[in-house]
Amino acid sequence: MPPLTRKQREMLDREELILSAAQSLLHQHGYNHLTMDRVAETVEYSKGTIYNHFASKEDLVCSLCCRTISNLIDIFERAYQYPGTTRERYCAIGIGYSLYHKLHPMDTQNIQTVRNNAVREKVSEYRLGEMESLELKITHIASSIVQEAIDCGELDKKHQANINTIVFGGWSQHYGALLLDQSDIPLQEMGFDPVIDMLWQNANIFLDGYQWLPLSTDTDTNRLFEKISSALFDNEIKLLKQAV
Amino acid sequence: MPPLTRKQREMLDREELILSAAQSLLHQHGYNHLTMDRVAETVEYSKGTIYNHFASKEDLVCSLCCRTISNLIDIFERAYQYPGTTRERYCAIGIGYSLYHKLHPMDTQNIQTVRNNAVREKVSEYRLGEMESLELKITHIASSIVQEAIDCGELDKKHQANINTIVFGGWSQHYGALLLDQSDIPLQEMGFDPVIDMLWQNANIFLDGYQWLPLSTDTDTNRLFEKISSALFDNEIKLLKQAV
DNA sequence: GACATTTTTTGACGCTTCGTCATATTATTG
DNA sequence: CAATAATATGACGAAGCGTCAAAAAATGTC
Repeated sequence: MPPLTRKQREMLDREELILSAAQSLLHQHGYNHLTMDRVAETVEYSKGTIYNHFASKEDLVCSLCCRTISNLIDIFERAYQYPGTTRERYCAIGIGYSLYHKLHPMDTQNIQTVRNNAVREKVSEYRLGEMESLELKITHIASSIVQEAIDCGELDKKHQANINTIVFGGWSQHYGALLLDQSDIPLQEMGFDPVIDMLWQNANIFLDGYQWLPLSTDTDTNRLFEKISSALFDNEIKLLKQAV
Repeated sequence: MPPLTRKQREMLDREELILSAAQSLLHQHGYNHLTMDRVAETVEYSKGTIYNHFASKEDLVCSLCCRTISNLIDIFERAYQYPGTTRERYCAIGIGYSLYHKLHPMDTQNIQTVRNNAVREKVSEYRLGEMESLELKITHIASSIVQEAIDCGELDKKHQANINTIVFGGWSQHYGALLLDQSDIPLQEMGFDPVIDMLWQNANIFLDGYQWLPLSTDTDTNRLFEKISSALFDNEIKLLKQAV
């Protein structure tokens, strides 16, 4: 790993500056109101310079998504390290995901936006590759825990061939729920409880269905949620409370 | 219900024409390549006339989504009528949703696109109301089956207060899975099975978790899938086979 | 059928935003 | 300090949205 030249460092710093500005604009005003001119104005560089860093508006937003996935990887890795049963560690991933979503609701939506083919075709090859490798990495953390659960007998051996199906189950469940949460559907008016609560319950029921021990019927799940979130995500919780 | 005047009929016919053209363009070239000029050219009316029907491009796409949800309501109602256990009927909803998605993969993505706030703010009030009432109607079909399951004892009474949570569980699970299926993530390369298969398994496991009888461990789920889909969605299956 | 009035259609136009590229500016080298 | 290379700039072309004054068509009246 050669040390970076001053040039390269400046380049990286500016890239960070642009990304921060874009993220801030995105959070404040949404995707449609994020314009390259506004980004340029905010960071006090010309548009051409922005385009030296990012191939298109979509490429810039995709880069923000990579950041988001990196943040989630960080969270997933913390969950992986949680000193508890495999099931608790797997649950910790979901809790982390939910809390991150509460802190940065726009990020979830952006990821889905970028996964839209129409957007994707304007993203640079390089960035798509980066995104793909991050996605691979993050699913790998989840599947590792499932594997360990099988190895230690907390999950039946017969599911060895289903590991990825189980991972996909948690993924789709959370992804769908958090996207619905972020959309403008008036869930509350329609009689639905807070999404995070429903999601937590359903995630537990789902793991019960796979007979992943210990079952939620033998657990105080409310207490478990508290325990995990305060152990791993104290910082996020604090930020959340500030925001309210 | 007064009979429609010739004018009104012409108006409705043209609206249908525009919607068909827009849907076709959308399916062929995606959201970004759908332009109002192109729609106007295709239907051989001027752009101004299109704008007499739809307040904006987003409003037009939202109208397409309402059509999609109407189609799904149709499918859900067929599932509701299925002569089987409550669990089979609830599963039938999921199967219908999956098959519809296979036939019209773009529709799933469009619904999510329209749920994006940035898009929503350009949709007419009227259309948003239409969408909301359709969404209410479709969730209602699902929750009716859950209620019947409790009433007939196939689902424990203790879940009476959780009906909407159970509905939300199925909804989010399917919504997330189908969106991931439609996105360009190379799931297969990443070692994931076909999404429809994983989804079917996970949906069953989820209901097992709620102890909704009869459990999938007492059922040949592959056969059940076949049975339901050929009984209710023969037409869709036929169309699917043609497409391949 | 001729004229007046209302309704509908049209497409040129203004505006916004993306992304480019010739030119200007700054940095580096001999 | 001049020559050259690297970088930054913002005016500009292209594309698309949505509008609106004017044109065309439909309807009503005598």
